[in-house]
Parts: sequence; C-alpha cells; structure tokens
Amino acid sequence: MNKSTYIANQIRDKILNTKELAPNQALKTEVELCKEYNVSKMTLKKAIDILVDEGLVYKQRGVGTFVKNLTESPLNNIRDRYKDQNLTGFSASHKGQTVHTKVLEYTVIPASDFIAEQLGIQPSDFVYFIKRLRSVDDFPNVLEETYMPLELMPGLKLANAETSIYSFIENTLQLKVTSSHLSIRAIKSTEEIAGYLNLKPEEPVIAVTQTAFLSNGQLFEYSVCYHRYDVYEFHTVVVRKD
Amino acid sequence: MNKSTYIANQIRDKILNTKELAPNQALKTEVELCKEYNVSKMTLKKAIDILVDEGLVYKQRGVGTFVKNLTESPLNNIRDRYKDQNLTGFSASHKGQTVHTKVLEYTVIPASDFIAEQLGIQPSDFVYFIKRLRSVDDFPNVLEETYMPLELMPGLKLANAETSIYSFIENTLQLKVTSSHLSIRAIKSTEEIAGYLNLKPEEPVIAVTQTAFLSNGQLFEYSVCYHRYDVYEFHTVVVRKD
DNA sequence: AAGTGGTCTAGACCACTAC
DNA sequence: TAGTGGTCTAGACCACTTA
Repeated sequence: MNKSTYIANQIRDKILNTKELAPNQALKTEVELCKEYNVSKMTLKKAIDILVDEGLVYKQRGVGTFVKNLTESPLNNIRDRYKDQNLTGFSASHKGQTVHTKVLEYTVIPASDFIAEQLGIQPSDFVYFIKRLRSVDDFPNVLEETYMPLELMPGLKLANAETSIYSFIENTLQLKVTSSHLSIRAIKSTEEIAGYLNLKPEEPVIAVTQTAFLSNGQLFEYSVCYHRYDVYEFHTVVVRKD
Repeated sequence: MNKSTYIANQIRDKILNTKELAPNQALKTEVELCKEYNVSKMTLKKAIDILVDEGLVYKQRGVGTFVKNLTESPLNNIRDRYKDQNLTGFSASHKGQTVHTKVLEYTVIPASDFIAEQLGIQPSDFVYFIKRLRSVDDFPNVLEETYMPLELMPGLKLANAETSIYSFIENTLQLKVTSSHLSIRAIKSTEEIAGYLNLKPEEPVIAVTQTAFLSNGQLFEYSVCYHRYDVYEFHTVVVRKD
C-alpha cells in the first residue's frame, strides 16, 4: 500500500471508528501531519484529498482542514462502503446477511445487433448469456442478465456462474476488472422480472446497466441488473474543487 | 485554471471532439507529454489521472496510456457531462430544451424532528420549505422539495426560488456550494407526485435525496427530488486503481 | 505579518512489460 | 535491457484568511 492510502486509512479510522476526530474538528495542519507521518507535502495532500473526495473532510484555504459534520444517513453510507470492502466510489446498500445465487440460464448464443454494439464485437459472434437471481436471506432481490464474449472467458464453467464470475476472472484467468460504466434508471417491472423478484407486474424496479473493462482495456461484460426498489438505494458524493 | 486541468481539457477534447485520439490509440508517453506541455511529471500524471477517473483512458504500467474503446452509451454520458458544464463526477441526463420552474410552495415552517436531524439543527428552528415543479419543453419532469435553515439564507425572495436558489447563494450571498451527498432510489409515486408529474399513482418515480454543504462546511440544504422514471437516468464511472 | 492550504518542479528510485 | 508508468521528496512560490 502506498503512503497516501495508508495515511488516508489512518485518518478515516479516526473519524469513523475511534472518534478521535469529531465532526467540525480541525485536523492537524499539513505541516504537522507531514512531520507526524514523515512524508512530503505532496504525499500528505494526496492522502487528505482521498478523504475530501469521499466526503469526509473539507479544506478551507488559509484556514485549515475539518471533519465534515455529516448527518446519519450520508455518514452510514460512507461507513458501509468501508465495512463491505467496497472501495469503489459508488455503493449500493442493502440490509441482510446470507446471499444466495441461483443460475436461471447459462447459455452461449450469437450476439444480437444490440448486444454486439454494447460489447464492441461483431453481430453473431458468440457470447455467454447468463441469467441469475440473487437472494438475500431467502428473499430474491436482484435479477442479473450478463453478456460476455465467449472468447474472453476460456474455461468458464456453470460452477463459476453459481459462485462468482469475477473470482473466476481474477483468480483463474489472472485478469483484473478495473473500471465500469454504470447507468441507473427506474422501470416498471415486466411479468418476468416481477415473477422472479416477488413483485406485482408494473411495480417499480431499479435497472442498473453496466459496461465493464479489464485492466488491459478489454470490454468484457455488458449486464443489466434489476433490483427490488424497496431494498436498494445508491449513494454517491459530489465534490466541487476550487 | 491550473496546468493539470488545462492539459486534461486539451486531451479530452482530442478524444471527444477532434477525434485526434481514437479508441484504443496510445497517448504519447509521459516523458513526451511533459516536454510537449512543458510541465513536470507529477503535473502531467495529475492531468492524465483526471481522464482516468472520468473513464476516458486507461493506463498500463510498463506499457502506456490508451484511449478506452467505449461504446456509444457510456461515451455519450461523458460527452453530455462536459456539454452541460456539469463537471461533477455524476450526471443526470434528459432530452429537452426549455426548462421552466413553477414554485408550488414557498413557506417558512418550524423544522420537524426529521428535518432538524437532516439539517443538523434543533427541532422547531425555522426552515424554508420550498416545493417546485421543473418542466422541460412544457412537460413536468421533476418535483423538488427543499428545506434550508432560515438563518442561513438572509434576503431570500420568492423570485430566487423561481429562478435559481444556487445563483442566489453564489452571487448574492457570495458563498459556494462545494459538496453534496446523494442517495438515489425508486418508489411508487404518491397521488400528489403522480398529479404533478402526469403519472398514474403507483407508477415508478426516481427519488433523489440530497444533503448539500457550503465551502465553509455548513450544511445548508436537504432536498428530495422526484424525477419522472421514463425521462431521467443517472450515470457514474467506477475506477479501481492498482 | 503569520499561518493555512494549492500548485509546481527536477529528479531519485521503484515496478512492471516487452523484447 | 530499454522503456513504460507509479511513488515520493525537498523545497520554491502562490493564494487566501485571520489578526
């Protein structure tokens, strides 16, 4: 771990957990923190900027750096993100414990024009089409439809779809998923979605469309996930810099 | 404007507009770009990292930096963000031109326990409660309910609510809105929401809850905005660094 | 004037990839 | 081995706030 990430983690812990730093309290000055952590100014600023982007602290030029006085809801969202090891800058929260995945479809099909466009491949190139139902505490919560180019997933098995395709990619293929573009919208649930998620047809559903990339720039996944509207909400922090 | 932002803007323009840089194409190396823009390595890296965070390019250590081969939808989302001057890292897109704001309620009320908690003030402290309907091309799209502590908005007039409260804050009060915490969920529209947005009751609506802060750390706004589900979608890019 | 954070530099050294 | 990006430094200089 690099120094700025380490320092950011230390200070975040003092805000979220040990409460050593209280809301509205000033952090030590940059000069002091540089000495404390024995790092240069640039490194320290990088560390603090991580916390600024997370929405935990704010800086005032000529004055100092302060812990934001967050209300419960935003604070819990940030806390949840670090508990879940979900360090992405975007988080979905749900209450619950036991997660179960049921594979509803696991097929290889020729890409439609639309899917080919979304995956950046040729129509009729083969793709995996995997439909899965995610349940939390035995309540079905998310219906996932995933499309991946066949040739990018050599050796994929049904068993991988039943546990985690991302584990397969990272552990077996030794590749990394480094970025993904998400679009979130609400729709009326179709008969099919309603059936799987125990909703009435036309009840709201949150549809999250994702385009995901590997560290080598390869687009490897297009997926649409339908989330129960009464279980999921999505959080983000917007920071405007000087 | 600082140098890294300027360089990021230049390169972004070459990707999005002039097409001087095509998908999958390698950017010049850091050393070359340092010479071209006459800046140090740290400054140049900061510039490129802006584009990485936006999802426009990716870096491979030991190899180079490349333009991402984005499909239409994510690409348009990024393009839209810069057309709208909405440089926030999170954007809502809608199709349409003429925006009109109708003020439905403009009152001062004592904060309920819930609103006091959301605004970090005492219950029964006075707050503005402003309800507005935003229409695009004469179609009502968003119903906004805004709460702001009375004492933070000296001199606010109905006319400000009819145009832009943010302009009032930035221009008249000379304050800056620098961060905001958002939560997005889907709900069934109530009779009231449905009425304003020309939906049927129970049809989906996207509810965006916002807590907004000034540059001095002051929490000044709690709002809930109900968006027509068939008009709005929200985009974000998630990047995992090494 | 003193003290805060903001930007930038020139260069050292490291980690990784490709050949 | 050569070339790429990643991290870090020590210090210069700037912009802003407060007194």
